[in-house]
Amino acid sequence: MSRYNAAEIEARWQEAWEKAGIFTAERKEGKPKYYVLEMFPYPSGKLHMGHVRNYTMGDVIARYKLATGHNVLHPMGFDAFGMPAENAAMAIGGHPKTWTYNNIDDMVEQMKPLGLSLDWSRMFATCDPEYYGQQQALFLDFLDKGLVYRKNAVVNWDPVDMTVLANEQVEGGRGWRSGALVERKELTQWFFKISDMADELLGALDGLDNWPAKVKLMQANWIGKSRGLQFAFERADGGEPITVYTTRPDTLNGASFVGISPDHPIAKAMEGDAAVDAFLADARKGGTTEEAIETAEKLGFDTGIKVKHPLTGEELPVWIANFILMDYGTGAIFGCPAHDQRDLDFCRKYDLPVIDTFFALDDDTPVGKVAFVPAKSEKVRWVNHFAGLEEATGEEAINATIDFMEAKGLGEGVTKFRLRDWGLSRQRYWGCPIPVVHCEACGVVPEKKENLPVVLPDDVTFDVPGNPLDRHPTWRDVPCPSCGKAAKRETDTMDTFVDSSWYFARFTAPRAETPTNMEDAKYWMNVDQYIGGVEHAILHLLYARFFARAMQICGHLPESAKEPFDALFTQGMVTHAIYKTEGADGRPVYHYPEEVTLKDGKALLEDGREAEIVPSAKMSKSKNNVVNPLHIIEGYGADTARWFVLSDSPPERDVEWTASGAEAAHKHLGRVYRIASEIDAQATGSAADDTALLREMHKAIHDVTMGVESFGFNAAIAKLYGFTNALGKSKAGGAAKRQAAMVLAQLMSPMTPHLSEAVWEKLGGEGLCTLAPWPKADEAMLVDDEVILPIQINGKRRAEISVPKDMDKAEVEKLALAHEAVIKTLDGATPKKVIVVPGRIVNVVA
RNA sequence: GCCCAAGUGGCGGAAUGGUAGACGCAGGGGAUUCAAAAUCCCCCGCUGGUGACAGCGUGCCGGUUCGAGUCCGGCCUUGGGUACCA
Repeated sequence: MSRYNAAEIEARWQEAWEKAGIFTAERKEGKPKYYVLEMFPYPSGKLHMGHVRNYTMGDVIARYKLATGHNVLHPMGFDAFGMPAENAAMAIGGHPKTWTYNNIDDMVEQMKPLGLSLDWSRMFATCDPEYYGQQQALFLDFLDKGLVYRKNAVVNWDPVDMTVLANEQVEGGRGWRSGALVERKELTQWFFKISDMADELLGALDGLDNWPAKVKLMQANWIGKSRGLQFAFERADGGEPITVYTTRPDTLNGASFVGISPDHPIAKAMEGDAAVDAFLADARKGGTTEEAIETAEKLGFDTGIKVKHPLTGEELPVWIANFILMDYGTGAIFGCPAHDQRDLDFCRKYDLPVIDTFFALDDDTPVGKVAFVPAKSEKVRWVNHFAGLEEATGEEAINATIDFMEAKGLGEGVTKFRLRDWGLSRQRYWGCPIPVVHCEACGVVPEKKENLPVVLPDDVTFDVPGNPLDRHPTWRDVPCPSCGKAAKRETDTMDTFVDSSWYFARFTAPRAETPTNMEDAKYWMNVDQYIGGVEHAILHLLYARFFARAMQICGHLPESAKEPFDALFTQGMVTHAIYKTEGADGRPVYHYPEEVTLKDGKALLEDGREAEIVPSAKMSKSKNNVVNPLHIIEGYGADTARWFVLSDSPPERDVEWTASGAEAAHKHLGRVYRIASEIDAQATGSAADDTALLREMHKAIHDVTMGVESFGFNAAIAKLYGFTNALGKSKAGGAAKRQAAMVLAQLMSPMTPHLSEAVWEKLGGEGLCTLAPWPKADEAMLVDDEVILPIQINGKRRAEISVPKDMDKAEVEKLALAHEAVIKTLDGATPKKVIVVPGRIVNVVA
């Protein structure tokens, strides 16, 4: 008997697959196509367990679809632009390009041993000029269709390094290198007009039946459609009225001030006054993230301007407030402190009045420190309401007020979206150059398509902060494509989200001379199954949905590909325990898993000290809890790694990597190999044993198929453990055992393809197990003749009876009531009710 | 702050509103062996009881239901996102 030798088996079958070319995708009519895609990786250089889990899940689907007769497209590439390459260049020298391409080579080296069914011939990186040149062509097409424009927007500005900072580079309101307090600064930047499609992007979510509900909900909330009232406050001094937008016009009686954004034209007009300038400088401190703005201390400045309440004529003060965003609504609001916590905090701080406009039905306590904000569906009691409301829900009140104000000609009902246009300009080198030229005479001039790609220059340095393209005269200075006079290239590059917003379309024709090839796009699109981390639930997926629409408008995708991902699955992270002790200086010391011995739930170091175990932490280099997939593959083989990342946790949840779990997975695979090896084809067994084994086999086919189709990989694997146990113990004859073992190999094949090929070959299977048609379950073999029904009395389980599976309700009820335990509990009384759920349960209500 | 999830034995987790704890890990007991490795078999939520059994038990509080881990309302904790990390 030979032992399971993963290294030998895996090398051999990977070579066999490659020789047969079975994963190279070509258009084939007459076979249903299936496009499975995992979110492509950033080439950090190190493959981690999260990647292994992501690609293994995709591979299970791809291999299952292959076995069920589909023409499968399963490509891989790299999302290769971005900050880490520039950071590496700054930290260790070298060039982002060298760093990136070396990392790509390393990662491909690390991925190949996993035995993924990938079509490597389609691979590309987004930093290939062949890719980003086509992206520049898309940009020019979008520009032509009015889908891109320029406007001012704020960025994080480091006043010491004189550079723009990414949100990630702002730590606690300070620049990560200089430590200077970050300011918000306006720059002219390029924007995609995604807000034009807000309503469509929202509405189309309804059709995405195979997307997780939570992702659709997050996107819907992000787009944030709201109906409100837009109206103007007349100024007491006769100046330009202040237009505000509110989603709660019903609380207009409770207005105690009007607030404007620090970027509002009125605020800007007041610049020059020392007190105003001091306040605005204060209000512009800190980063640009919504979190920073929302959690910052609320600051206000009384402009001295008064406005008239549109209904009462009462005067209200106008304040500049740092929490009001110019991007949303009109950049001006009225504050209603009684029913908005933020407004209340503001009014308490600056001693502005608080006016209750409604109370709960059974409580008329005035608002103190906590604003009264009931759900919009809850009925409340109104105080002297201007539209005549007495008792009504918030929703009813909003609609009634909008109608009232419209009838009076005081304002209009308006629909607004939270979604802002997508700013794509980045003041960085390692990205796709924006293909336009700034000419003094002609203004902004698009580069000619025949001059694409606008290639990044190689001769750049990162010894000073800022964008090296800005200080590269020979690259920057070019003649104007329109008039030919001296002009300057745009030195901003594109957001890396642009790169990842259309790569799925490029995979359908990765070497085409245009962004896509319509015939290939028509054949392969849509992505039938997209798989990636839930951290991309909003931005990446929304941008990709926008891009598919924009590409369709420009003729690069068919109408049918406007929603590019038919089904989406969001998977969890791979985590690992952290082993922590305290160093002499009191700071934590993190220990690598291989330095720790686990015994009785305790983590012991080599010197005998005990380390604290922090379970399920995200794998992170700084915490020393990273498990390198290569070590696992070298030690146990790729199939063990694949089996383990799928086995323990549901795919959408985080999985904790444990050494014992990997060991167990490996043992199990060895067991399967041994059981298959020991089958004696000549052995005979009883007909009953044969049938029993084949019943188990059909149940396994059914359950595993269901598991794979519904992303219940962990459940499918549990069934495979059960089926393996049944096969190991079975006294069935050799023929039945051989049949069962071959089906086992096939069912395991999506997860452990190498082992399956080895078992398949050993048992004399024809051709490759990978290509063998997926087995079908025989319905007749799935149901047992007898079922065991639990009997509950008042909801508590008291007994059970065994009955034929199709016995009718009355018969079952009679049997249940005749049961000893039931008679004893009822003690002569008649049951109030007996509920029989066929095949499930009997509940007797005493 | 706001939006979205998750929370079940010592651990990872299973369970179309219908027997809570499948399957695996760890632990305990046994078989095999000169011994070990490997392998195989049995036990394994908590409390009480020799035992049959009884009571309790799915983050916390409340509700709907014949019946709730599952549905509804309110909290707590952890994780993801928060528009320039990818």
